Amino acid sequence: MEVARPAFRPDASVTREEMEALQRDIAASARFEDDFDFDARRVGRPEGPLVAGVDQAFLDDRAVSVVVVLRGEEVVERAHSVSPLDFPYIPGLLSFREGGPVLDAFEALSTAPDLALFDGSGRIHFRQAGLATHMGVALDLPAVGVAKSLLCGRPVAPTDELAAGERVAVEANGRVDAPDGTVIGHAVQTRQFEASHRINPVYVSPGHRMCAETAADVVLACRGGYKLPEPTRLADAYADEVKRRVDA
DNA sequence: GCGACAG
DNA sequence: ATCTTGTCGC
Repeated sequence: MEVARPAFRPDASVTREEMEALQRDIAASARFEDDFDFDARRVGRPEGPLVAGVDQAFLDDRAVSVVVVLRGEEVVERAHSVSPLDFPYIPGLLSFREGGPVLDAFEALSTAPDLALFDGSGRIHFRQAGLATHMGVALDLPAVGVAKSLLCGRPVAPTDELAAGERVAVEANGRVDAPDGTVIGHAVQTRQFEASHRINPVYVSPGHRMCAETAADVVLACRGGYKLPEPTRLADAYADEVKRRVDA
């Protein structure tokens, strides 16, 4: 598929101030409300929408970015890109390191997914423009961020002791460029009890064309028995596979 | 100055 | 993210 808004393709050669300014523009272009044609209640079902999972693996100074497209449990297509990394990991600027390779992988995809799940944050971000937001807006695709740890914001209640399927809202705090109390995502318990020890929740936030509640619903609908929802879990495994293939 | 910090 | 075997516990 193609990049709908090339002007938003991450450019790692600009100054940090320009990167942050672009993120504010992206956040202003992002829609954190449901805006799609498919039936969200059918995500994960055999005849449901096409869901893409995105993840990266790293090899020396190169990034391996992959996209795995699923319809229910079935893998419809997989695509990847391998590219040199020119920018370091800086909390808050992740999309300027991984965004280019991600878009390259999407451009190698012949299928047009209905929505995509990214490994990282969406609206749970200092300027409400995490990787999922940046990619969602650039591709003009409904996007969801699925992070394994919390970048910013504050859960409104304790997030330990959640039962599988439960969620706790994450609100904006002083570190987020949004009014305090704005719900920017949720801590979502996709699975609980890995042989008697607790499993941490994943932090789900809308990236584009979706509200926080629906984003959490979608992640729960994509559960496959592991902590990570199937799209990103399979993307993670595929990225490792491609990485080892490229390494040799 | 101090603390916080996706992958 | 990545470097990495065996090992503790259910």
